Amino acid sequence: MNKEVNKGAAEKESHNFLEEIIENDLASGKVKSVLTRFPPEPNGYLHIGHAKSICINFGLAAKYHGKTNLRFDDTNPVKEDTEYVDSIKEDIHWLGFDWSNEGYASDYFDQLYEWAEKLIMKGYAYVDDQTQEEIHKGRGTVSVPGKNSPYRDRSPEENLDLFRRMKAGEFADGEKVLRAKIDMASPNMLFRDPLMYRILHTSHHRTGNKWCIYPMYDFAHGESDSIENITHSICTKEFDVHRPLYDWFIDKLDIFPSHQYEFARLNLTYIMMSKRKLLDMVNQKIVSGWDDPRMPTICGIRRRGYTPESIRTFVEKVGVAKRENMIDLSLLEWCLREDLNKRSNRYMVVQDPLKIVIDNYEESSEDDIMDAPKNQENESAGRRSIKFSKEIYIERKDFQEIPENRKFRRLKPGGEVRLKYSYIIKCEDVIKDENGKIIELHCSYDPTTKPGSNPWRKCKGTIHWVSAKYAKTIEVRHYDRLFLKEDMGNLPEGTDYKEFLNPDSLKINEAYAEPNLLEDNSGISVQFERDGYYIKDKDSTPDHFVFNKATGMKSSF
RNA sequence: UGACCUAUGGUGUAAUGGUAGCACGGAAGAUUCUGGUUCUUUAAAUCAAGGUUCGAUUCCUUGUAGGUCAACCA
Repeated sequence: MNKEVNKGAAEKESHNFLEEIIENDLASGKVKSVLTRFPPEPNGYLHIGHAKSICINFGLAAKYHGKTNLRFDDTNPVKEDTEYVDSIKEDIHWLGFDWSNEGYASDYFDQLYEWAEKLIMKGYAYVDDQTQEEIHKGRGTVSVPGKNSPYRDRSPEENLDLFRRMKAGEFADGEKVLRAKIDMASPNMLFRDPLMYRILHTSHHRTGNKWCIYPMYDFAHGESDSIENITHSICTKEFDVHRPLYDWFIDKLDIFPSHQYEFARLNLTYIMMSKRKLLDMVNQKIVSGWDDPRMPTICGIRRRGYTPESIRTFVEKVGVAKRENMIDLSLLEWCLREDLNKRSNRYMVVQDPLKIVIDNYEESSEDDIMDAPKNQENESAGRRSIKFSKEIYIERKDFQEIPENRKFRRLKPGGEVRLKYSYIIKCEDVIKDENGKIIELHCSYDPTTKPGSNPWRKCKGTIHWVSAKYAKTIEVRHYDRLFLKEDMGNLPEGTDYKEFLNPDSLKINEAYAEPNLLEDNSGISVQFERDGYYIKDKDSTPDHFVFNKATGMKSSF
């Protein structure tokens, strides 16, 4: 009992800073329950970086028995589309989360508009007639204070009239904007009279042509949080300079005090996670689409064979903090293997075949049938039968005429090796063509070594194989890395990302598979024994099976 | 150069004033009908300098390094 207590003390739970904040808020009574939100803009597909945000927002709320809203930040109609709304919902569900309320910033346009008028009347907002360029120049720089707009001191009545006429469509795009009246000399650039509304005569994917003025992020986000009574608005660190403004609007409007907290976004070696660049890839047809298995999108890695469990584990392992990070891709791959090890069925596939003729094996219409588990670590996965025959294929690299070192334990001239789930064979002869290339091996087999026979004879090497007679041909697609050829993370601004793409990111080859593989309906990645994890691609047809490589084994040889 | 954020093994992340822990990656070994899995062992870290303190990864000051912000994007 004492030991139990000690054990419990030793395994003290480690908290990230967000958990600490929430626990304090709950303990102090600042909030009664937790309500978070995931606020994507429907202008692209979700990627692995968003997965972190999703797991944090939904996971944190769930941990403290709270709820999470899904809210689409759809305040810019020129970029947004319903196609993205649907894909985002699908991806969140696939990751294993569900929201308690589905909302849209556009649902709140009326309320937002009303609040804008309120700020105008209180003297906190004004209509500016300056051009985009004038506004930009007037803002100053990080070291030079900005200058007040000549329109800054219009009366609330005049501003209200102008703003109503903006709404009524009396002005063209860019002719006028509504700005918050704060401080053009503020050291925080966001406080130099930020824009609240701009004129956009563009149809919106949900509100259609009802509006021709649309709120900016800063005026929509905190207010939307407040409307929904979000208690913890958790976002990435780029927004930390926005927080004072987030608070300013809430304060001036005197509405529900949502609070924003920031964490560092996910960076992964070899992976590019800029939505804009990913969109370029799709538009320029450098990839087949958002779900191309090389893409770091949720749908891309799903098609690649990643499981939602592995991604959730990954986010958990990565942790939450505010410092910049660059996670090694090997951690993601470890999370995948960890999950797949337990649940993937195993099949033998030979990708670079070397033919073997078993000289002393009698060819007959009734070949030997070998019994094998689908997954040695999980008997409930069931079993499979594998037919043996006189001619088989093995992996070319599983034979070495002159072993490279003493540790080599696969096939060599005169040596023995066990065929997985089958007989021990001995290499008797090596046949080469006129160039010296090995074209086939002649072997003998030991009939007493059939699995199940007694006694069991051990053999230090075991290799996989397929029967030449029964094997099926499949297409195998290898993606060495998800995307970049170098450890670039997010590429610097202005670089041509195409130069950095891994030219070998996609290799296709034919392979021989045991027939059972084609009948596997587990729907999750399958292990090609000794090689890695693969999943059947949607491009497969009844007579042409395509497999994508999810990830390799821990080490290959 | 202004404001804000950050700094712990190779990479992440704990320790909030009291033994620097965990994971991935690395190395070594055991088990194994997958050179996988599993198990064991192991090397490796507090940005720097001051200060407060009996005691500092933790608090303060200064510096250094990195990140974010000057879109009618979010």
